[in-house]
Amino acid sequence: MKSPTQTDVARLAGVSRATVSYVLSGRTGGSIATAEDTRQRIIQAAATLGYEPNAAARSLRLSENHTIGLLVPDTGNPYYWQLLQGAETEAHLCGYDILLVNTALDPIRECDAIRAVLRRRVDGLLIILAFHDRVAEEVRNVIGRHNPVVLIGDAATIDTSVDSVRSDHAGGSVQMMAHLLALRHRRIGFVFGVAGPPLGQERLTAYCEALWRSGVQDAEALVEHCGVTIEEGYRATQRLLDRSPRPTAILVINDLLALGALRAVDERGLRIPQDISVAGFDDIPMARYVNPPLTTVRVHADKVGRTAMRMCFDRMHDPDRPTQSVCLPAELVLRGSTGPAPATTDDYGAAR
Amino acid sequence: MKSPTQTDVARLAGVSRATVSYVLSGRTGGSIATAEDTRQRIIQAAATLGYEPNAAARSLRLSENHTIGLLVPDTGNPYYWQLLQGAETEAHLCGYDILLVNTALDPIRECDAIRAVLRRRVDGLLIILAFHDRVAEEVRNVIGRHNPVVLIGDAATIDTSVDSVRSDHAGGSVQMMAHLLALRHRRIGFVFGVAGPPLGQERLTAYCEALWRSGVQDAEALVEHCGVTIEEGYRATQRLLDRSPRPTAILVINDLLALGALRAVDERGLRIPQDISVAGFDDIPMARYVNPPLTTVRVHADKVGRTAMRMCFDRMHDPDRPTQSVCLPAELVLRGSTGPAPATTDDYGAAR
DNA sequence: TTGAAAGCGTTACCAG
DNA sequence: CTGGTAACGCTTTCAA
Repeated sequence: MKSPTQTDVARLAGVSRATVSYVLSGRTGGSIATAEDTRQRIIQAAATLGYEPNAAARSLRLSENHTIGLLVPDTGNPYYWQLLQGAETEAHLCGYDILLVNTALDPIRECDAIRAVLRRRVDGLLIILAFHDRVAEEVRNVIGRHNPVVLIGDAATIDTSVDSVRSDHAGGSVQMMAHLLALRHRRIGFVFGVAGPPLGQERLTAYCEALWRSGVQDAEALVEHCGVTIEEGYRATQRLLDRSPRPTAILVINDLLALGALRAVDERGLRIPQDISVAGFDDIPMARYVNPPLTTVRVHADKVGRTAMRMCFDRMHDPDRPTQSVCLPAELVLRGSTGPAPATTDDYGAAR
Repeated sequence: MKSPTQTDVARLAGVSRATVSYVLSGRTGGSIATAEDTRQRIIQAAATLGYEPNAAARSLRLSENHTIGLLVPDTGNPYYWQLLQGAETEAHLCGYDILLVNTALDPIRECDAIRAVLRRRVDGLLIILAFHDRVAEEVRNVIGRHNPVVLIGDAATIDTSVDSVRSDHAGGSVQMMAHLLALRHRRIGFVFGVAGPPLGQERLTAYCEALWRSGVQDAEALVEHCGVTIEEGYRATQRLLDRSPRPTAILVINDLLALGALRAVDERGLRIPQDISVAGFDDIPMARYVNPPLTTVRVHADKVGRTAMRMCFDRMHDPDRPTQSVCLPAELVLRGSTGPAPATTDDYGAAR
């Protein structure tokens, strides 16, 4: 029932606890020397007892626990799993584990989560927020006192004196809009499904500006707000399709919701891309396999995760290095879900 | 830099450490009484210092850390995220956190992961394995010595004296095959993408048996083995489509790989379900949104996760209760990706 | 009602 | 080369 301790190992091997500690943590090669046969006896004893060191005791003594905290807003979105996988592989290389805390799109849980990782005294902290305005206070509190903190995505705006990683959503959006406009789309709907108001602003701004520039008044008219699930993306798209005149293209805040959009369009009997174009953001693994394959903006979620973890380790090793603020490039990925705007008889649809 | 301790709080409030402990852990209402003003002073002091109790010290003292370990083989598959979410919500209700360990489809990492959670002395352990034959030894070692262990899925076969949860894949497969056979399919391909040999056996067996019963010789002829990614499902399906005569239906081991199958079929210019039917397992959230919506077997992954976590807590509260072994029902979900076998001129295609 | 002290399992410093 | 011993931060029993 009770786990064996170093004392048990020491007793079985007939040595003192200190010697066990030395041998088991491999310090026997360096400054401390140990007789080979005692060494073997200790290792043997540890094995027969199935001894595993107690992480809590270790952490208490060394004030480090080889754990990096990762706050994630929504484990329902593939984007975050990709990011997690990136962070995980990088952490694993350095022998660190990840304490994943799902904040489940709830500002209260975001605050709780921060306190939870604080209590655990994680060696580093990667933060992705959905409600950074309401949690900013708590986050700022963590920064400076705590071990390395890396802000990921929109959370970077909370405190610019902290390391941060984000994707160039602005640039990606500009490319995407240029693509759609070049295909002669002008009535472009936007399914804007975010958890909190400040999120996804870069994408929204780029969308509006591109429309203005191409002479569209009232660029916000075709923005349909909704939540963050596929279902809500599906519904929002339905509302967009009910508009008259109907949009010739629909841009969706991310690929997950874009799946819902594809469905809504299909159920209306419209063909993609002949009758209407659909595009998303993120390039989740499913994007190129759906029907038709989804045009999207690739943001390299895994690389975001890897980079953030790398930065965290870099700061651990050199706390005084200048603040790093990385913006990873985003690129347009053209697939089958976008095509030329259909020729129509209304005020925009000049034949191409 | 250094986190404040209870001693710091005590000093600031002008009381002893013990009093701080009493007040902060809310024991002041019961057997221990405390003056209201000292109480307030302590709470105030803790707040101004931003004190958070050290989880390691707490864990060392109480030998419990309010953490449940969860071993997951592949964070790339939505099935496991759903399961995680279920486990997470249940754990959160009881004030427990989850230590997620991704074993990344690697038997060595599965062993490492088990030792990692052992070292952390988690209060309970939920295990999903991809290589239970190669890790069985390690797992059996954990059982009995350790706090509650719940085996999920195929891992349940390792040790039947331990609580376990699994889905009725056998029953689900039988329903699925009955469905396809009723649609007059006889040349049914099976994309069998699993991490290790013993996985997915129930599904394979049900598939073969159903074919035998309906008079198909050599039921394994149309089984195409592959790995666990969408890409590999896509490739395996291509190989299946190269067969001659071509299958009239393709069953895929899970919905994720079925996405790859849909793509492969589409690229051959075949219509679903008129020319060929496709079906999967799991009913991941994307399944009803792909085009066409995917016929599948719903296994309620979230419920599996919730149930496993529930069982873990139940055993914590009553270590001597009889072993529970739950098999959750699976149900056929009919959507647009399956339809009648096309009429053909060969030996099976009788007009319907 | 509050304080002093022991102990949880480690590691690391100093003597032997 | 090995063995005591203090300290990490917390809870809890026992005295005051």
